[in-house]
Amino acid sequence: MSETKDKIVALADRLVRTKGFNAFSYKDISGPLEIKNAAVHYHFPAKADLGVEIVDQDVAKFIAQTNRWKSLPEEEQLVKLIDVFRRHSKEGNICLMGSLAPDFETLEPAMQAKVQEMANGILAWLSHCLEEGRKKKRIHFKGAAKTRALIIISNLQASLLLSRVMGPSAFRHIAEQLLDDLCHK
Amino acid sequence: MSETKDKIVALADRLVRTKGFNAFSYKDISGPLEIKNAAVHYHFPAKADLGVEIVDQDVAKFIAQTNRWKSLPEEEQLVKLIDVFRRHSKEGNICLMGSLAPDFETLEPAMQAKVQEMANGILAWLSHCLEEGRKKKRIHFKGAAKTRALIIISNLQASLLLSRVMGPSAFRHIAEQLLDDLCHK
DNA sequence: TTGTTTACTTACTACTAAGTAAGTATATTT
DNA sequence: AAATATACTTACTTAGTAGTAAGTAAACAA
Repeated sequence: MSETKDKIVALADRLVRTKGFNAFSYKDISGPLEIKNAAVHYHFPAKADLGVEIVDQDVAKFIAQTNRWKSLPEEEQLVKLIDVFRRHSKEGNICLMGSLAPDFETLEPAMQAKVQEMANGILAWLSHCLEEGRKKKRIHFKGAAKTRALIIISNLQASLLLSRVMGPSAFRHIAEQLLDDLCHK
Repeated sequence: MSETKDKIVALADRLVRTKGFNAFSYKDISGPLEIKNAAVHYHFPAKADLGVEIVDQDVAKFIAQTNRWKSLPEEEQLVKLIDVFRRHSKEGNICLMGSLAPDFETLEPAMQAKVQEMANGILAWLSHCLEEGRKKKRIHFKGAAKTRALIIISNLQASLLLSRVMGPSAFRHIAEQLLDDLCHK
């Protein structure tokens, strides 16, 4: 991928997380990168093409990260996951899911499919992590692993949203209590 | 308030929840209501005025509802709160907070303040409900009531978002497990 | 050397957005 | 009956938006 194309995706990723997919325009990209509007269209003919690329790169990054954690004990993998969200919180970013889900119905089918793919991927990984952790008595929770995974993901996602409105302490409190609930039965 | 003004706010409320505040336009209102664009501007000169009214009405509705629940046992008040979200889930709506939080930084200061007011109001009510419920040994949880309230709100909010992407079962599973966690220790 | 591809720019189109100024019909007040 | 307020419409401006057609400079390939 060319240097410019990389820069476009990186900036667009940040714009999606800070302003929302429908709220940023190609001008928000061409301006700071000091290229013309048409140059963005050269790399990504339609905005949905850019959106798909953003989600694809995010999914790829998630898979790469979780693969690196594979040999860690499950509760530490959980801490790593929360750390990813903590970093976003510090940068004032919300997560991609939290940004794209509200606008879901306004997205093109190709993007909708990508977002669903991302959601199912994260859910599958976390379910498996929780299940294994419970087997080894390292993680403790009631109910189905998939439901618990859903709850944790929704907590992390919404905590970034709430931090926007209520300040960064919202994320800290939620993250701390979440780990306490799961690890110190 | 005039009939038209009421209709505008009701439709705009639905549009915020389905498309997002920045993604709907005055045309989405004037079209279905069969009035002109300028008629909407007559009632709400700027879009932020309409946004403030939507949040105000939602806050008023929340206060009215919680007041009606006052004499109920705390765990039943909790069920009522979850039922409000369940109704939204069934109508394909997300909650106002879930819709406005991602766009928070693009909102006018007056609207930002209203959204913060709403968030703090809901948090205060739920904290108090949990605290009282714990005192009476009707609700069981670890940690500070305010943190637990934050977790529950973030769960309900995000469960509506996730339901968009993953289907309505996401909400059902989360709501069920949430109540089980709190009420059947 | 000529042709082709890459990575753009210039200069536009078509459309949509929020917002406004001025006019009008109807109801209400004085 | 005259003045005023209410609830609009007509017709418009300004400022974006995504997207495109055609041209260009530089690198690369045959």
